[in-house]
Amino acid sequence: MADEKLPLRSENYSEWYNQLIQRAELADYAPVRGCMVVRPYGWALWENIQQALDKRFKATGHQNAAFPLFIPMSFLEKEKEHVEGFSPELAVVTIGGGEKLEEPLVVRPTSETVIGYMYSRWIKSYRDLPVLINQWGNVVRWELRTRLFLRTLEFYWQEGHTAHATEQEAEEETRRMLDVYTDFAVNEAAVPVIPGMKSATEKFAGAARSYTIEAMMGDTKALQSGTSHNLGQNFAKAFEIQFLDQNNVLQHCWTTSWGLSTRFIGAIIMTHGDDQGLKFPPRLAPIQVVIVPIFRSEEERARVMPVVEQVKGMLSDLRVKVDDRSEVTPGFKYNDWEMRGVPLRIEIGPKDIEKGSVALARRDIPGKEGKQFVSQDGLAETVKNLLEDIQKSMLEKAREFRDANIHEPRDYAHLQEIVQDGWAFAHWCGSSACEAKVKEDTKATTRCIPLEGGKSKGACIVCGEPAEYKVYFAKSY
RNA sequence: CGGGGUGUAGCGCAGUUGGCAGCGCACCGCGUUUGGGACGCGGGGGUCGGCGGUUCAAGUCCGCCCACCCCGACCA
Repeated sequence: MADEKLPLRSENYSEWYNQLIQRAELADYAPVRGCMVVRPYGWALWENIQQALDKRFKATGHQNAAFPLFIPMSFLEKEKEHVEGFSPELAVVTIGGGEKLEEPLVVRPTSETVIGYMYSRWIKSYRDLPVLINQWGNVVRWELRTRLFLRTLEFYWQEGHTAHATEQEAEEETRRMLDVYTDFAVNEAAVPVIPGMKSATEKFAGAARSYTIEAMMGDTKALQSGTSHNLGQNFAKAFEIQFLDQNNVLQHCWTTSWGLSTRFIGAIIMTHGDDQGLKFPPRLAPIQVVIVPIFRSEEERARVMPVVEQVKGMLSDLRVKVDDRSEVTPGFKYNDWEMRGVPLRIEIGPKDIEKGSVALARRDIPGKEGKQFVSQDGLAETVKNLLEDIQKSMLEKAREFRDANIHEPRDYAHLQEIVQDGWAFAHWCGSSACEAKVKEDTKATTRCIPLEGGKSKGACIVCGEPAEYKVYFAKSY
């Protein structure tokens, strides 16, 4: 790399973000504007995210399937709000095999419509319900302004699509999957999120209700990190997804959809990263432990390497990398792997061979305080405990940061001040006019009505009219 | 799509009044190094974003186009 140091987060947060992603080899810019290449290290992180989520989807009764990339244009047009929401950002194929197509094909921006069409063919009876399907795939949304991971023209995600016999079941499913996302974010990614409901203006185009998990990034901006929608009967009516109930009455289904994308990688980067670089939570880190062997001569090398291999063997149930590059110094490797976010580093040198020790350095505690010498005996246990401790500390640290940057405004002027660098938690009457005013005055939007602590009577912070609940206002990505 | 900026080696940049296309890092080879970002010597690498114009001569001057980045209006 040309420059050794990253830009400081405090000086230029977005430059820090962009450079870090490229230097750590998570992703690179593709030859097409707004598209990214996810590189092996970034994809390995995504695979770990996929595994953690997929396990939870299966445990809640879902199955995976795959639906087509192309959707007939007419499908999108069947749900009014849906097409209005998505038409400005559609990529449309008009030529195939050199011939102009009879009907243009949309590259899926999301799959409610094709899946709805298929469900209408598959569902006949209440006995067919519920249908619980998830798909891992890619979608395209023609965004004007793009950022690696946060907003790219094409992104990777999972989208769950379910159909139910009753409104209540659909709502339960929507909330269950929001809980799954919350559990994943908090316990796997160490990203403390606030689950809540989106306002009418912020909800998904075509949904009856949208839920979200909102996370605070290192610059205090909010990031919608996952969403779960109760689609009511909107898509069921548009695509005639109908079933005969126990009383032989034809009814429309109640459907849901929920998604989490590669954007979440952006959430991990910006929740945990520091001026030194990435900081990955141990549970999701592509490399959990890096071993740096240290030797000066061939003779020392011959003594050190067998122990390195032995230690690696002791940690065989972890994702361990031995950095045996001979062309760079240990000091370079320390900085390199810290930049790449590896949670724990083990150094093994001649002194350790003599003492039967190794040096351990925690990524989450910089410098000497994070470094300790421990015995090789029981190392597997020591490392396992340490990784768990790192996981826990990272969540704690992120939570403290978030809570320290959420404030309850005294009045509207105070709210305007708060959202310049933090989140405001305040009563809101529910009118979109008040939301719009805040947005116009401050660029901050309502993020969500939290499921916990949201219900509260008071006066709207904007207009003073009676309010039934409190919401978070913040600038967002 | 509006405002601003940048395009010269993989990356970061310099290039004077128009006159043989350079520097640092990275890369390759050899040697010395290695517990917090090593060093020496020797190498390889370029349609100067594209097209057109002015000129004996264009990286440099003029015109048009394109791409990317940043800031705004929209979004997982």
